[in-house]
Amino acid sequence: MDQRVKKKATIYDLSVLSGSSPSTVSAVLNGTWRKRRIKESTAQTILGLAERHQYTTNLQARGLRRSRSGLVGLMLPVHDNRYFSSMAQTFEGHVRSRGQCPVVVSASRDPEEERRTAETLISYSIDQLFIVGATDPDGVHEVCESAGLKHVNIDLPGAKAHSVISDNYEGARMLTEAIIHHFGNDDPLRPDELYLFGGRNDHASRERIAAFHATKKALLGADPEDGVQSSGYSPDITLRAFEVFYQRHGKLPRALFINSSINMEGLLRFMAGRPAEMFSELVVGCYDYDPFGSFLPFPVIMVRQNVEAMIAKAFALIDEPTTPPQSFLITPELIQPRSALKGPLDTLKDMA
Amino acid sequence: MDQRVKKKATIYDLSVLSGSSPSTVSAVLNGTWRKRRIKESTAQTILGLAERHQYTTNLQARGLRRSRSGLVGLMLPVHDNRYFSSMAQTFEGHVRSRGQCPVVVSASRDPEEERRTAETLISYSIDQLFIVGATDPDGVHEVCESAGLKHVNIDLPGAKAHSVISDNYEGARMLTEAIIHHFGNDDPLRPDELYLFGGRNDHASRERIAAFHATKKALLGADPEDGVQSSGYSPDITLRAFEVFYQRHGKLPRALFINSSINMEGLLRFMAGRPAEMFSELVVGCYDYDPFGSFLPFPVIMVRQNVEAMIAKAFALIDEPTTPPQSFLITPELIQPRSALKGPLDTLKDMA
DNA sequence: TTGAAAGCGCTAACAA
DNA sequence: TTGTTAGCGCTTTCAA
Repeated sequence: MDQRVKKKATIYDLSVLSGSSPSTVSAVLNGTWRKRRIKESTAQTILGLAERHQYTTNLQARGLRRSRSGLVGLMLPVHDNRYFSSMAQTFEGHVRSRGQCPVVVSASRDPEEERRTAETLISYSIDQLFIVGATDPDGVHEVCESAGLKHVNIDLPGAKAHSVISDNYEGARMLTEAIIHHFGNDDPLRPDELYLFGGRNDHASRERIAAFHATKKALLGADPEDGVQSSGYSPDITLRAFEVFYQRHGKLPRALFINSSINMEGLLRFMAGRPAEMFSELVVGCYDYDPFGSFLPFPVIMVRQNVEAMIAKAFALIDEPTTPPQSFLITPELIQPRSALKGPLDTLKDMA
Repeated sequence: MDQRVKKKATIYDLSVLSGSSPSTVSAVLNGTWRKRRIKESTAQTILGLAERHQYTTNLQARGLRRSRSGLVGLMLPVHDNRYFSSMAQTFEGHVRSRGQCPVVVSASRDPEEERRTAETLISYSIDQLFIVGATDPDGVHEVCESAGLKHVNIDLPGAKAHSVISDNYEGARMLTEAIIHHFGNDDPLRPDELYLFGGRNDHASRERIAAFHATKKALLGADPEDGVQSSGYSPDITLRAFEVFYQRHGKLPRALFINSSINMEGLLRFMAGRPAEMFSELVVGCYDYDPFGSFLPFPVIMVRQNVEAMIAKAFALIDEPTTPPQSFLITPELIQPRSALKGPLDTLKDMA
């Protein structure tokens, strides 16, 4: 009632009010009082007072003293992407259930920014760092290492810390195979009718491209050299790649392997303003899953990475004592066209 | 070289090494040294030492002392959604450019969780809080208010703090009109052929529903009572609404107003496993923009909320001195089917 | 131009 | 069963 914009209550205030010492108040308030053998009644008094005065722990002070903050970091390449944002969602659930506070930040796929971001988080004494899709995981590792911060790579592997990654080779193999099998025997796909767009020189792309080549060769008997159009992780660069291709060949390939949903957006940009019929015969495989992407006007086979399993494994790894760095593969799932799957949000309670 | 997992350097270490006092070191390191009239040479020495010993400020200590942390909070309903994750992306850019550290967390559209989350962030002495789409903005306000924390509502308005919201009425009016106009004069839409799915009893939904009714009446001359199927912000509840509708009428309406991309996912779930032809005549308006949603096999007119403008306005408001709470409307944009627009990520530098 | 000293709010020995 | 005390690393008067 009286507490307008008054200063927040501290353990000293409660100490005075309760007639106990600050350390007793502290123990009661942070839950260590049972093992400090503090009388039940003393505890209750203090708890009551805390309640009435709306006491909340100053977590910066606690953090300073304990030299850890209760914050757990997740560093993403970007927020604005279903794959990464579902990581964030899943991550949050895990952190919350451990009574800690999730902090999600992005670092724009820039090695410099990645290191700076890690450094900043370390300055806040975060307890653990989950590094997703880092351009330079080992650079970030150095920073964490020298601060004694536990960390783990997700999605893109590093050489110096544990990594949990999608089985990109197997995923791309399944996807390539599915694309090829999508064409019947009466009108089979020719090797020069299947192109891969997107990706750059990172581990994931290399694996996917390798599997793409191998599978093409195995199933179609050949694999023309120019079957891969690298275009980074950028819709516009991918768009340009499609434009160039189209200009050169006068048409799109019959079948596309698209490296990620980001590159897939490049295809959308290419489609915009062009007649829908131009794409009516197209078959697409996309390494990433997006429910809307699954219902485009042509068959889109997608690969869903197992975010829940990856995050769970990452938490398991970060908790265990340090062992030599290892990579753990999580098998992704092939998703047939026109599938609307549940996501992390479906586990939240629905309120109408 | 020598610094293995050694403890981090502090201003005291540098103080000893440089022969200056801790306060001098502090001033040099936090940039206030010019106005403290510290000799250039002293500063350089200290800066050099800091560099060599990889000094980084302990932000918890600074935060404790200054009683603010340099952290700026963004509280979202959920991460896993393009609208909200593009908010996060845009927000990050703003915060970074101010030299602060963004902290993005979600609160699951649960009033209790919203308040707890705000409280936690306050315990870390965050400097400002941006509250997006809160179920109970005024509840969160109480918490912020009594901690003297500057805050602003986004997307869903509160009565007690400034709010920046999408002009839901105007957006829904445009959308409803566009849906109706999409049907030519030779086969015009009848009032009982246009239904709204999704939404619940929040400000945004009420506005949208009001505009939907008014526009229907204005353009179609009538508006049957049962034209609105509330189904919250949940794909599965929306799915069930479609199933119920379908069972009762033996078909879908010719035209749909879908309240959000989340409800749109409910429509996708309804589509899954049903023949594509069933939807070939459908016309949909969706309040939210998603590039993949824009290319579904039937016309989808979308409304894109102006995230950049909303965030920018929110920052402007939170900085200015406190004035009586006010709501600011940001006009959204109607997006024609088959549009692939740029997002916040397009401004990041592309690397191939 | 610089230093001494107090203290932000909390925790954790150690004493009592 | 509880209190005293010494910091965690930094900022900020105030004094020199």
